[in-house]
Amino acid sequence: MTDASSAVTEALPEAGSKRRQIRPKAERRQQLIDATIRCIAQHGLSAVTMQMVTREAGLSVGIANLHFESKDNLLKETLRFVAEEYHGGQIDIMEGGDIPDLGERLDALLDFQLGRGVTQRQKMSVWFAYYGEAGARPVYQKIVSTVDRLAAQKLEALFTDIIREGDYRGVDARELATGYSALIDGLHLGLLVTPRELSKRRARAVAREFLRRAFPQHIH
Amino acid sequence: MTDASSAVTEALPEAGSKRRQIRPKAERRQQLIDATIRCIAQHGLSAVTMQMVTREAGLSVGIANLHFESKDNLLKETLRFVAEEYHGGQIDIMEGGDIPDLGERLDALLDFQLGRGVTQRQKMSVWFAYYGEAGARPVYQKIVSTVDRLAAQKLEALFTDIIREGDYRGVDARELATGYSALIDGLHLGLLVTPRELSKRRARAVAREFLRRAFPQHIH
DNA sequence: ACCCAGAATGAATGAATGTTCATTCTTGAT
DNA sequence: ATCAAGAATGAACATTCATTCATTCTGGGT
Repeated sequence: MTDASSAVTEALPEAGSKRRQIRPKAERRQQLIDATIRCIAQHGLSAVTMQMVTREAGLSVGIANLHFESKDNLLKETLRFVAEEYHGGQIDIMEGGDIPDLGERLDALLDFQLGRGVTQRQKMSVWFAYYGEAGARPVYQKIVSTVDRLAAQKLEALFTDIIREGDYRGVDARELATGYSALIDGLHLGLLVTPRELSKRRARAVAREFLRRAFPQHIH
Repeated sequence: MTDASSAVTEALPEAGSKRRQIRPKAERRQQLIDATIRCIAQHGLSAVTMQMVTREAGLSVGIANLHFESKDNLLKETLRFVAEEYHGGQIDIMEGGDIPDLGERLDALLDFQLGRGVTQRQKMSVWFAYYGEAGARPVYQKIVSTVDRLAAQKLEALFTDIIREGDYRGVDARELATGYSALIDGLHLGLLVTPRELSKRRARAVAREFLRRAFPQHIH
């Protein structure tokens, strides 16, 4: 999934280059997915049209059906991309050979979950737009479930290690992991829907407090 | 289209009443809002059409624009109804002259938030369908914010009372209220999107554990 | 220099949807 | 019994959107 290409920065959004460009399939797909994300964030999932997406991508309408077979499929693949990006980032941190100290690893996780990258309105909007439809669309449920389950397992494993290391009593790793995940989701929701009431700073403080209450020796 | 409308008028408890009924405006409005809720839950917000809603309500297409001026307005009023129903229920419990004991009041609140009434897929689906669009629609943000703020204040007040009664140290009522609200939202999300991974029973256990950690004397 | 596989285009198409409004029907008052 | 107010209907209309496909164009291979 890691296409480290796209080093070509020749095409500026500036006008002038009306010339038709031919690029590999993978690159066009990513270009369209990125445009879809921006459109969902700005107009809402239910208002997104193919014309809107392709125009945002600077391409013609026909190309969407060339690389994705349908609008439904484009939306599905966009969800898959966002889900894998988010959960993949989490999992990388939790497996974290980079960070041997468990407390610091927790901190890094929190930074990722409530830091710049994720809490940008764009990504949050997309995330919850799909959640909103998930109740009626089993396909979305399945995509999210798949990546979600793996992340939940990693989180539980990390909590188990921390509990062992700190010799914490009366704490169930699994239950705590469920609670922490739900808390993070809820904070994202708050940041999205009532940004006036909940600042990013306060969201982090709340999550941090949750962890400190459970693992006082590891979070200070 | 379906031309079999002559004999069978299903869907309504009153069988065989093909006869046109005239009812007061308020009643028709509620009827349409209820139908909208069912449609959103079953098909997703982005798939809801006026024909779908009016058919679900057992009425004609024209009536929606008679009582609500547009589809947009119907959806807006539906959100307002669901939001007020949910937050209103919470607030009633939290103000709770009915329940003098603060611990029991907490229990009642948790029962309401994760009990039958709210966690039914129907209501949850509607709730998050709007959340998903809220990022792009300030109108939705405003409706939710308004009721949300009041509920948050009541929750903070309840927590403040509990903290005073239990003489708990190092606990900030406001921060804890934010955390608890976010946790409940996140659990709702989990119940909706990954029902396989999160049972209703476990969701309640997780929320209860959160409260117990904060107010050990009040929750047992 | 030439060629052609296939990438890219966008006008055309048909289906679906929100909204309108002329007409029909119900009900309560007279 | 009669009537008017206004609730209810649904065919018609205009618009929008996803999808198609005949055509154009590009760039790497020869």
